[in-house]
Amino acid sequence: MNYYSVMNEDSENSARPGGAAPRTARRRARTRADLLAAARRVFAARGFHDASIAEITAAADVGVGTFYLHFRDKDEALRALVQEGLAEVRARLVAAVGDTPPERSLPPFLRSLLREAYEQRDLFTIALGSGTRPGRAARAALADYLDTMLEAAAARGLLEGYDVPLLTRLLSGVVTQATLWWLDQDEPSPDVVAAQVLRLLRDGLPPALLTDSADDGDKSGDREGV
Amino acid sequence: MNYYSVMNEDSENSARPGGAAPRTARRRARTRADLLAAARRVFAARGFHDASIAEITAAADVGVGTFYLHFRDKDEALRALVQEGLAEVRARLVAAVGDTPPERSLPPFLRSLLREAYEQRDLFTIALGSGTRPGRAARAALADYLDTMLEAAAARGLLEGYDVPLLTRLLSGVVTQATLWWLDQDEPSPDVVAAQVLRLLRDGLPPALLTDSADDGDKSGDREGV
Amino acid sequence: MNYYSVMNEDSENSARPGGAAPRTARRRARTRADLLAAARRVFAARGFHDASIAEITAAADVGVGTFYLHFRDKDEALRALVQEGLAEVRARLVAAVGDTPPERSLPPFLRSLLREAYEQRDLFTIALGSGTRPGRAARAALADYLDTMLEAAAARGLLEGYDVPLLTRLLSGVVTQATLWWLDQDEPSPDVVAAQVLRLLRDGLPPALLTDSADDGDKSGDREGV
Amino acid sequence: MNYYSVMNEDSENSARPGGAAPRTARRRARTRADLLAAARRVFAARGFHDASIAEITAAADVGVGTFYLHFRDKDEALRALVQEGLAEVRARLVAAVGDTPPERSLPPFLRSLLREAYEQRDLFTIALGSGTRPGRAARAALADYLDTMLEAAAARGLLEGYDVPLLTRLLSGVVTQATLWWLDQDEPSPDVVAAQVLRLLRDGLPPALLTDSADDGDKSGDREGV
DNA sequence: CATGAATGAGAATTCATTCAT
DNA sequence: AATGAATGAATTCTCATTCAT
Repeated sequence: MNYYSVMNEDSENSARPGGAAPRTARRRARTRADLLAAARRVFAARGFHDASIAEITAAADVGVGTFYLHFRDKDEALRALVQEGLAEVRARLVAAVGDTPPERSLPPFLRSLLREAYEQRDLFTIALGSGTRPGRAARAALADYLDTMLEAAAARGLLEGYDVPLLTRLLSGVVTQATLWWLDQDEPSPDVVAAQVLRLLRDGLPPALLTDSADDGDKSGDREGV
Repeated sequence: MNYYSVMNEDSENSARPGGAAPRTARRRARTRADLLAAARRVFAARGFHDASIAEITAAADVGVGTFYLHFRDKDEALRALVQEGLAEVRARLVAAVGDTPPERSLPPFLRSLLREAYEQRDLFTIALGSGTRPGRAARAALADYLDTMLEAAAARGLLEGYDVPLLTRLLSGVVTQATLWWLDQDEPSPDVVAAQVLRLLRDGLPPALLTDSADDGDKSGDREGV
Repeated sequence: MNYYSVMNEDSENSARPGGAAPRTARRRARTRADLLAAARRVFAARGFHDASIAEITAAADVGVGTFYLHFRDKDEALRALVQEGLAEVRARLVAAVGDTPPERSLPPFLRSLLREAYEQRDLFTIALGSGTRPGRAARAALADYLDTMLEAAAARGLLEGYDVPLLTRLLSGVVTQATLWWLDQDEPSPDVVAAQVLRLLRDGLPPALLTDSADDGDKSGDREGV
Repeated sequence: MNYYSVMNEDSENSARPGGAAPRTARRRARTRADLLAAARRVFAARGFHDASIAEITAAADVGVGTFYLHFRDKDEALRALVQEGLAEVRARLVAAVGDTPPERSLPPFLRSLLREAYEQRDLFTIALGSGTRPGRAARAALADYLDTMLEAAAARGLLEGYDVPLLTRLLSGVVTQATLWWLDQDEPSPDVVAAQVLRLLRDGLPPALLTDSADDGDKSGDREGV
C-alpha cells in the first residue's frame, strides 16, 4: 500500500465541509503540475524506462516523497501525463473539426493532428514511441477517433470493400509514423507532411508501382489500360 | 571489462591451424542459439525492459554466467536477436521478390513481408514494438529497403510530386502497424491484410472522404469533377 | 550514474535560505561517520580488497543502500577515510611542531608522527600498507611534509651533497616501516622507536659496518683514520 | 579440491619407472615458465588484486584450465613468482657479497640489492608494493638477511645501544622505499641511490637538523658542543 | 597435458518506496 | 503538504573453478 492511496481516496473528498482552504488545494495542484511537466521533460529526454523517480522530482525541484503524494508510481504518472496531455489535444482537435460532417472531416482532422504532433513532439514521442500500456491506449484512442469518422462514412456507403477496423489501423500507422518522423528531423513542416499524407490517401501510388500479376483477377483487369 | 570481451576476441582467430576442434565450436553455437531462442520467448512474453537475464538463462536452461559468455549485456542480446532474425527474413524476402524489376516489386514484397510478419509475430513485436535502439534500427532497415524500390521508381519518373523519403516513412508506418495488428488478433490472414494494404495504396480512399475546402488551389481543382 | 551523484549535488546548496533543518543534516553526518568508523574497522581487519560493502554496512548497522547515499563506491570510502583521518593527524602534528623553525622541527615531528601512528595503527595500516591509490597519496603527503622541512634546511646550506627528494623518500621509508612494525608487535613504545630512529639519523651506523673498499675516492679518504 | 592437487602429488613422482619421456616434463616446465612470466607482466601492469586468471592465461597464450594444472590458485602463483624470482636474486646477491665478512658486507650488499631492484622493477613492485602475504614474506626475507649481518656485527660488539631487530626493520624500510622510488621515475641510477643510502647510513643527517631540546638528558648533553 | 565452454556463488549497484520530522 | 535519509529486494555482472573432450 502506498502513501498515495492514503492521501487520495477514491471518494470525492474535495467537498470541504466549511468550504475553506482553497489555498492548500491550489498549492497542491501546482506541485502536481510541476511534477507532470518535469516528467514530460525527463521521459522525453531519457525514455520512460530509463527515467527514475529521483530524476523527475529533482527536475521538478521537489522532494522524492512528494511524488508519492500525487502518483501511485511511475506508471501512474505516465498515464496521467499522456491522458491529460492528449485530452487537451483532443479538445483542440474537436474544436478544429467543428461541425464538419464526419465524412468530410478527415482532411482538417489530419492537418490539425499533425500540427499538434509537431507542437508537442515530446508528448507524442512519449505516448507513441515506447511500448508502454498508456502508449498503446493512446494509439487506441487515435484509432477510435478515426474509427468514428470512417464508420460514419461506411454508414453512408462510401467504403464498400474496405475492412474498416483494419483501415483504421493502417491510417493510424501512417499518422504515427509521420509523428515519429520529427523525432529525428525538424523538417518538413506539419502542413507539408499533411499535404503528402492527404495526397497519398487521395491518389494512392502511381498504378505502375502496383501492377501485380499475382493479383486477384478482376482488379488487375480493371487496371490493365494503365 | 566484460568476460565477454576476454572470451570473444575481435581478431579472426577462427582460422584453426590444425583444422581441429569444430566440435567445441558447434557446442558453443548451439548454446548461443538456445539463448537467443530463449530471449525471443522471454522478450515477447514480458517485454524487453521487464525481462531479466536470469529469466532468459532459466528459459534456455543454462547458467547465468553463460549469458555473458555470449553477449555483453541485455542490449547486445536484443541487437543480435533482431539483427540475425531480420537477416533471415531479409534473405527470404529477397528470394521472394526474385528478379522482379524494382518498380514492380512492391506488391510481392509487401505480401511476403506481411507473411513473414505473421509467421514471426514475436520477433516483429520485439523489433518494432518497443522503443529500443535495435527497434529503431529495424524500422530504418525496412525503410531503407522501401527506399531502394521507390528511388528506382522515382528515377523512372514514376513519382513526380512525391517526397520519396517521407513516402518511405509513411509506407513503413502502414506496414509496421499492420504487423502490430497481430499483437492482439490472429485474424485476418496476412494475405487479406496485404490485399487491403495494396488496395489502399492503389486506389487511395474514396474521393468523397477527402474533399477538402482548405486544400491548395490547383490540386482541388483537378478533382472538382468528382 | 550513481544514486550518490543524484543525492550529493556539487553545488554549494548548504546555504539554507530559511536557516532550517540542521537536524536532518546532523543525522546524515552521524550516519556517514558511523559508516567511516565501520569501514576503518573492516578494512583493518580484512584488508581493503577482501572487505565487502555488505560487511561495512552490517558493521555500521545500516542498510546496504545507505552506503551509496554517502560514497560513490568502496574506493571513495577509502579515500574519504584516509583523507579525513590523516587531516586530523596533520592538524595535531602541526600543533605539536608549533612554531619550531623548520630546521629544528624534525625531532618533534618524528616523535609526534610515531605517536600518532601508534595510536591509530589501524588507519596507518590501511593508508600505508595496501597498494591502493589513497595509500600512495598518503605516502606522498608524508613525503611532502618532510620535503618542506628538508628544503628549508637545504636553503640554509645544511644539506650540501644530499639529494633532497631522494632523502625525503628514504626518510619516509624509515617512518613507514616503523609504522608497519606495529602491525605485528605492540612493543616497543613509540617513544623508544622515535629515539632509535633519531639516533640512527643522527649518528648513522658504526663506521666499521660501512668501511667500503669500492666507495668513491675522497669520501673514503675522509674516513681513513677510523 | 583442485585439479592441481590431483596432478601435483606431494610425493616425488618425478621418478619415472622406465626413466622415459623427459619431453613431456620439459614441455610442462616450459608452460609453467610461460605462465609465471605472464603473471609477472599482468600483476605489474594491473596490480595483483585486479588481475584475473583469464588475463594471465591469455597473456601466456594457454587455455584457462592450464593455469590450474600448475597452480592451486592466484595466491599460489604469486607465491611461486615471488619466491622463485627472489631466490634468483638471493643467489646473485650471495655471489656478489662473496666471502666478505658479515660486518663489512653491508655496502656491497646494498649496492647489489639496489641494482637487482632496478633491473627487476616489476618483480620488486609486485613483491613489496602490495599488501599481500607473499609481499610480507618477501619483506621478512629481506629483513632476515639484514638481520644475519647485523647480528654478526652485534656479536662483535659493534652495535652497542642499537635495537637490532628494529634497526633491521628501519633499514629494510629504507631499501623498500628506495626500490619503490623507481615505480615512478627511472632516475637516478641504482649506483647513485646506493651512494646516497650509504652516505645517510654512515654520516647520518647534519647535527643541526637533529638538535633536540626535548631529547633525553645525557644524549643531548653529549652533543652540546655541536 | 592442454583446452575453453559452462557454471553459479558472491559482489556491486540501483531505485522504488517508506516514514519520521 | 512536503521532505529526503534510509531501506533492502532485485538485478546485473564477475570470475575462480570444473570437466568433458
